Amino acid sequence: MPGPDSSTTAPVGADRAATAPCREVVEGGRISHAIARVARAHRVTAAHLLRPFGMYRGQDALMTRLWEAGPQRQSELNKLLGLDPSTVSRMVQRLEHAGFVRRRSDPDDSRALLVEATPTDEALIRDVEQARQDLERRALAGFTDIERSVLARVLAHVERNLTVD
Amino acid sequence: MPGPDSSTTAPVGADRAATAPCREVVEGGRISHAIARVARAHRVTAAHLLRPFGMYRGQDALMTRLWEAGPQRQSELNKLLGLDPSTVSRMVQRLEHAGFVRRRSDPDDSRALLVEATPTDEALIRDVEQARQDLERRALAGFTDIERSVLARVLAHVERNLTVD
DNA sequence: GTTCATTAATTGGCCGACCAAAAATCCGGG
DNA sequence: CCCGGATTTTTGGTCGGCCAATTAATGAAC
Repeated sequence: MPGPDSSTTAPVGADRAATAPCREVVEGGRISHAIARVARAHRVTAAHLLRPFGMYRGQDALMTRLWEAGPQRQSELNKLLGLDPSTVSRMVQRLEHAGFVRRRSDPDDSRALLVEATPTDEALIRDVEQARQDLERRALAGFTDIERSVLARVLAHVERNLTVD
Repeated sequence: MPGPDSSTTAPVGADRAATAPCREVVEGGRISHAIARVARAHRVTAAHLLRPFGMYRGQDALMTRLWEAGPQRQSELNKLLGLDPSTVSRMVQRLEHAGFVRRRSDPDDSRALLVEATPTDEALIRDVEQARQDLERRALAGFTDIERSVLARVLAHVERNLTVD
């Protein structure tokens, strides 16, 4: 429920309910702000859905990959997820500590590590997949199929615009 | 290396080929993934644009608000930015340490702190504003005005979907 | 005036994510 | 065989961000 902006020249008018996610004021960029807000909402919701399984936001994608495609190199994972190697390194460390994965040296290349999911209850796998689908469904509620594909296309476009290369 | 096609014309679904990393595999959710990727690209670009000014991603919005609306309570700022109080608290601490803001107790309520921008070179303010606009322009490159407003509306919709709370 | 719920801010803990630098290994050329 | 470049991963540092618990001050009800 966005509200009135109350943006004039009042240095302190703290009385007005500014529960509103700002307007042009804070936003040189409404789209920038919109992206940030959507990302945040998405993040929070994902965290909420994954918490019951003891997983953190982002770990679900990694685990899903391992469950579906078997042991992977970390380098494979960070390419796949588009993350920094150091990010994946620590993420995997945490997952290992939490008992979700195991690591062993790649026999073909002792620099590399193979990451594999530990034997996991099928129910957990299904539940996590369910959570991922829930998130998707919620994000897309109220959009027609056509709108959804347009949205996907538009987001990809924005991403391309912003990808420095 | 995964060929970012670079076609400026909207290529409708024809790109079954491996675009970037991942596919449905890693993706229970293509939109979830798209959101995450856009957010990341946006983050990286913002960081890149702000670095020359010694600012970090997110600080620009806060500073812009202070520059435009004068001293603010922290509580005002986190409502405005939609962030957790603790996040703003530490962000302001860093900004204070970096010399961008000053804090003083609110005379009307000694629990609260008033945050104000330190005297800032007009040039810096303009440069930061410029950076914000650059980011916006880049994100929206190739979209018509109508498409832009549609995008804003759609993102707001997705955000609402996800902020059920 | 005392009490209690509320609100403002902070701290500790943890995760995601980046960069930069470093260690270990692999690999191709001289 | 040896060396330098490339690859894989880790660690240290710093931010953004959340939650939970805490401290301090406000304010309203008793």
